Amino acid sequence: MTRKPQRATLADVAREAGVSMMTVSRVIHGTGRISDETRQHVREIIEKLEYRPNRAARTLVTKRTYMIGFVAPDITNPYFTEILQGVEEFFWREGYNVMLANSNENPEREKAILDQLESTMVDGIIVCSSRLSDDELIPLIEKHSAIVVVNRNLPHHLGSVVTTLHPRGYRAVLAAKYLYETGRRRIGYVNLVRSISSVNLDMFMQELQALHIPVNPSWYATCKPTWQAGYETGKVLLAEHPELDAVIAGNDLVALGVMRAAVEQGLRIPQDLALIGGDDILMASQVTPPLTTFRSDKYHIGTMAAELLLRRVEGDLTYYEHHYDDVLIIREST
Amino acid sequence: MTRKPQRATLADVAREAGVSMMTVSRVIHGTGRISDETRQHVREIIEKLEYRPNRAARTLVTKRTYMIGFVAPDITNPYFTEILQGVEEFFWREGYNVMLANSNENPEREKAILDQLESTMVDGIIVCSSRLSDDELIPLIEKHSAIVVVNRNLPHHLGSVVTTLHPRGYRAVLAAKYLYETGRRRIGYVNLVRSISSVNLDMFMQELQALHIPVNPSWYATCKPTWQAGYETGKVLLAEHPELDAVIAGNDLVALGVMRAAVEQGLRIPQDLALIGGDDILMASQVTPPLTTFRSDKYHIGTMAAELLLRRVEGDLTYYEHHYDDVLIIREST
DNA sequence: CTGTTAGCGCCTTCAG
DNA sequence: CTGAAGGCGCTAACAG
Repeated sequence: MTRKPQRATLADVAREAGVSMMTVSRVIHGTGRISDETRQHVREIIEKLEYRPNRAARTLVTKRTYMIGFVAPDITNPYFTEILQGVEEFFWREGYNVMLANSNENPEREKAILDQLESTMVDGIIVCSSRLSDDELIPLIEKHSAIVVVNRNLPHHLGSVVTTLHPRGYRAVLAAKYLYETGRRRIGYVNLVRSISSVNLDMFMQELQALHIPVNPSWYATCKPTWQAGYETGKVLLAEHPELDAVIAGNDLVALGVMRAAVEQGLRIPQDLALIGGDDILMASQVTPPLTTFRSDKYHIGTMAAELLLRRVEGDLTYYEHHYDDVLIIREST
Repeated sequence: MTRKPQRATLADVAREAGVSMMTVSRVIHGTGRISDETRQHVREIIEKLEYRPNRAARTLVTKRTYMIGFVAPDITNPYFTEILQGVEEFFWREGYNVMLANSNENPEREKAILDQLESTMVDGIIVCSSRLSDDELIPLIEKHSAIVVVNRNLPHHLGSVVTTLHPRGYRAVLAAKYLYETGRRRIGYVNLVRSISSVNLDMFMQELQALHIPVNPSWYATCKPTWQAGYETGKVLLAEHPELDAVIAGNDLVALGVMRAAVEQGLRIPQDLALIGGDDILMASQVTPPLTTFRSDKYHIGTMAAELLLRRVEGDLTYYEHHYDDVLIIREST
């Protein structure tokens, strides 16, 4: 039982076919001029020997791995999963594979990942919603030539970006405005820990004040972008501030956690408490009441990021940016 | 602007440190006896030159890629995502990376993936809920030495497996039994297209009959394991069979799709229609009414699969099987 | 249209 | 304790 069935090599095929290795290499890549009959013959031998090119050997000489790194903070969050689906699909068609690295919402882990993702193992990297500060992120990625970041800005020479069309804090302020217009006066906010979706609370308050929307620092909390964190944060926030008549959350998972906490405290939604999320995951539309949130085309964000990355991988180091729209989807939670 | 900053090689480090390449290689791997001062000196040079070993070169000689392939039918399904999280976490700790391949519920795509996942690019493969028949799957994987399949059986010499503790069809029959005991008499079933969770309907009916539970072939449908498919299938099934007072679905996403269809048709759950799902994704507990379903520890399924795979990767080709339990979680949809 | 030569960067083996 | 030689499997750059 030989379980490591010595794969045939180029040399084996060449010998068996009575041609040189180059000829075989050429028929495999479809490059150069080869007579139809040699090509045909070589193909048969390849088939017969079940020859498959050795990736490592090829990589060693071409310096291309045909592997892309995808780093995201939480692959169980449907938001990232949908982006990943777009990325994987795009690159699969282009003959690249996707390597996954999950930072688990842990900045140290994210650093370790970026540090270890040597340029000899991937041709390019997509970094989603990095939790790192510029000072931390930049040194880690400037070694890599092909980088695309999603939901974050970057000095132009370092890589391309895919971000929302709107300025930072847009969603939070728009949500607050909408809530105010529908009669809410004490609007809480559950911010996300460091990410593009995390909002500068000072700015947020300033903007609300400009709109004459009541503001109160103790109505605002921060948590990790998970359901559990939203639930726990919601419990505390709502218990300490029963006066709140609305809560905006940084993403849907958190909003849904808050919703659960609210229901457990006997609050009726939307009568007692209005709720707005942030990324329109499937679950948002299926809970009762359905969650008002912002929608963006996550799959498309993934394919856009992939497309921009491919350009860099292929040597076009121009800075590009793609922007997606966030549109408010009004459902029954408000 | 040199964006491909010629990485230092072993030879560079050796030259700079005034030692041989072997010495450098040894300090990197911590093998062989090296004097403390040479080791120290070499380390400094490595640091200074920011030397990182070239993966491809190493792979070429050691035949180890430190890359694992994970193939699943749908990475947007939380069920697979949680398994993947376990796999990724486990292998990250072991110094391996995980390459993702999404077959998109498409058997042809799955075949192509397995065929192209040459043994030269991954050290091992985890195949989740394959949609392929044995005749299709076996030839594709027997070339690979390290395989673990999840939710499926396999001839013992081909790889290890992680499956449920219970016989095929267990969940469906148990669900039906429970529904019958709680007074339901016309129980529909939405089966999943080919997978271990897909049930042999003849057997299913036989078992129900043995339990004196009413049976009717037209109460049973089959669909892809997605929310959308469940929704559409549910619409048709419920419209054509208004007599149904319960529906069991192959997984939660489908059950939730059926739930939506039922609600749209004005059915009250559970009064008019009881509903049971299959894998306890987060959404199941958050909808109204919460879904009765089966729970298994998905993250743990992932780490178990990873552990079994690692054994094979490291040369232990013994057949192992790990089993997980599915326990019925009764919530308010029944 | 096809072949030859020369490595890619590293590790294994065998000498010192 | 350290080094020199050879080769992993492939392709780029020239020759013919």
